[in-house]
Formats: sequence, C-alpha cells, structure tokens
Amino acid sequence: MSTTAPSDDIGTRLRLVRQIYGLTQRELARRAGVTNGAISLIEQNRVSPSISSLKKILDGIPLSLADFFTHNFAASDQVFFAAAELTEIAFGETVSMRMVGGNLKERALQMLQETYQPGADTGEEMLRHQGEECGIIVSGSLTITVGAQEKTLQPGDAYYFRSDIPHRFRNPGSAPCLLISASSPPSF
Amino acid sequence: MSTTAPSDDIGTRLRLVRQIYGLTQRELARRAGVTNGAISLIEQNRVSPSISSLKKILDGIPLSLADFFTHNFAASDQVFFAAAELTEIAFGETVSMRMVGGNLKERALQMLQETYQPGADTGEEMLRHQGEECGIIVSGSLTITVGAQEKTLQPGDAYYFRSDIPHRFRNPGSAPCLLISASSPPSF
DNA sequence: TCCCGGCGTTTAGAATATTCAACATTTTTG
DNA sequence: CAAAAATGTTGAATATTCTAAACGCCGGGA
Repeated sequence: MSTTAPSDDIGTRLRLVRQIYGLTQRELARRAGVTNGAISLIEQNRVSPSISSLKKILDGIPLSLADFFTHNFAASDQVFFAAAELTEIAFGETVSMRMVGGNLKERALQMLQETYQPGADTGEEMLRHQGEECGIIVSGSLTITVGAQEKTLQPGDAYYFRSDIPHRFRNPGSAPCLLISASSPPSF
Repeated sequence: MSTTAPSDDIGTRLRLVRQIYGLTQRELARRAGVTNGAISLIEQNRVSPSISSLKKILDGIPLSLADFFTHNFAASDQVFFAAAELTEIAFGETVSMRMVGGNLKERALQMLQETYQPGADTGEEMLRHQGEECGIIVSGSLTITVGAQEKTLQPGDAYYFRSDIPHRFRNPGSAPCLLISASSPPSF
C-alpha cells in the first residue's frame, strides 16, 4: 500500500485533465450537471469541492475518482512522436526495435516497431513474461510459434496472445520483416 | 487508464478504514484537526465532505487520497488464519507447503525465522512501515495486535497484514516463541 | 469597423458542510 | 452494582461551497 500521492493541487489537476480531454468549462459543466462557475472556482483553488461535486464533474469526462487521484497526467502530455524520437533498441545483428514513448513514466502500454532480418530467430528457448501482446505484419513474413500453435504470417496478418504462453519469432524468408507490436504492461 | 473505481460510498469506506486502523471518531478527529461530529456525519453519508476536509481526515490516519480511492480495504480484512485455513500445497510425494493467505493478491514476501523469549514485547508505540508481512507460529504463543484487532496465536496459527497498520508483538507465555515470518519488501 | 459568439471569471444569494455543545448509549472501573 | 469515561449521534449556529446571472475579454466573420 503505497501509491504515490499526486499533487494536492486539485484545481490545477482538474484543469489539466479537462484540457487534456479537450473540454471547455462550460461543456464539462453541461455534461456533469454543474455550473461553469463552480468549475472555474475549483480550478482556481478558491473553493475545495465536495466529493459529490467532484464526482459529478469527473463523471462528465468521464474519469473515476481513483484515476483522478492516482494518475500522473502531466507525465502523459507528449502525444506525438517524430520518427527520429523513437528509442532504438538492437538485439544482435538481426533484430532491431523502435520504441514509442520510451521516456514516459508509468506506461501501461508499450508499442514497438520491430524489424527481423532474413534468418532472424528469437531462439529455441521460448520467451515468457507477464502481460499480453499483439501485432500486425507490415511487410515481409514472419513465423510465430505460440504454445502448440505455429503459423507464418503475411503482411496484414496479426497476432494476439498472453505473454506467459511460450512464444518464438522467426523470419524464414529472404526479405526483412517489419511489424508493429503492442504489449501491456511494458516488458522493458 | 482504467483503475477500477471502488465504491462511491465514501462514508462506509471511511468508517471501514478508520476501524481497520483502530481509531475512534474522536481520536481521528483530534489527529486530523476536525470535529468528531463531522466524521460522524460523513460516515453516515449525511454530507459529502469537501476534498480539503477529507484530506485533513485522511492525513490523520495517515492515508493518501489516492490510496483511499484506489485500494480495496474490504479485501484485506482477513488478518488471522486458523491452522485449518492454511492452503495446503503438495509437490509430488515428498514436498508439501502450507500457504498463508493464498487468496490474497500481490504477495511478494521474504521469510524469516524469529524467536521471542518470554516477556518479549516490541513496545507500546506500535510499529509502522511500508510493505506487508505474515507469519506462522511454530512453537510457544504470541500476542499480536494489528490495528483494532488483537489475538494470542498458538502453534499452527498465522497472521497476514499490511505493515502500515500499527502492530505489536508480545510473548506473554513462559516459553520461547518460535515463528516463521515473511515480509515485503525486506526491511534489512 | 462593429457585432456576435464563446471563453473564463466574478458576485450575491441559496444550498450544503462544519463546528460546538449537548445527548443517549455502551464500556470500563472501582 | 454504580460511577465514570468513552463512543457515536444529533440540533442550532457558523462557515463554506454551489448556483444563477452578470461581467470583461478575445477572435472570427459581415
């Protein structure tokens, strides 16, 4: 039991959340069934809202009280990443990955652009870790083994499995294979 | 972004937390700098407290707003396990284990063997630290106080609680007490 | 340019939360 | 058992929040 307490500055916090969701005070007030004035006062920290009011307001976003107090919204303010900003990771000569948002904290999700050179193989001893992962083949082809199942995927094909099922990726073709994958929680 | 929202019943929730921590309305009010009447009204859901009031009250426990809204306190209310309640686990013919709180989530513990001589007492000022701990009495007996709950455990009995709830161990008997305990994260 | 619409802010009054003090009940103690 | 202490609840007075309606500001068309 030790969730790091975010700022006690409820007003700034609410304003930030509201703006992240692209809402005006009036629009949020309308959805929440409160007045825009109330939201204004709260965001200026001129009043400390009642739980019932705050809940009504968050319902209009919508966002739970738990999420409101738990999440670090300031940390998720970078939405767009230029290709050059992706973090480059290499595994040997044949496998490389480019990670989205490698600098962000408290990620619940990880997205990778993966490249498998011809002959690349994550190995006989199958990978296993917590979470789930999925992906779509962009170009080339890739043979994926998940538990007892094995299939060679072509561009446009996709996969989705629980990461604790042993899995293995191989490129049997003569061209590089490019795929986009996502996993939760991040494995590194 | 989807922490499961605990009950919106703030009053019941506050009362439960307060009682888990072994505090009276008046004692909590004194620590928090509010009146006992206010806490009474909040716990009956006759008013919806302001964030500032709720924060002051939780500071008196202490507990962060994030933890208050995030954690499921009802789920961790089983503190004592009778010997017969321990989960029996067998590995083949030769290895078996008896697991404490096998139904609880997020366990990450390290075990210790502790000996309490007759009269031993961790003291009136109750211990509080991060993490969780559990243990099984091997021989002798031990009186354990956790928040508002107190029980004298006999060999085979066990305990499991969050370490930030004030706790105290005493050996009131005439024989040494031996127990196997585990804590997380390691405190030394 | 002037007007219009939307934005966040402000103010007075209605609604709600909190305090203070007393009450009824239970628990402790001699 | 009675007295005393402690607990949670309640009513009247006070303090705070919320609403409703206005304000000032800014940007985008006629």
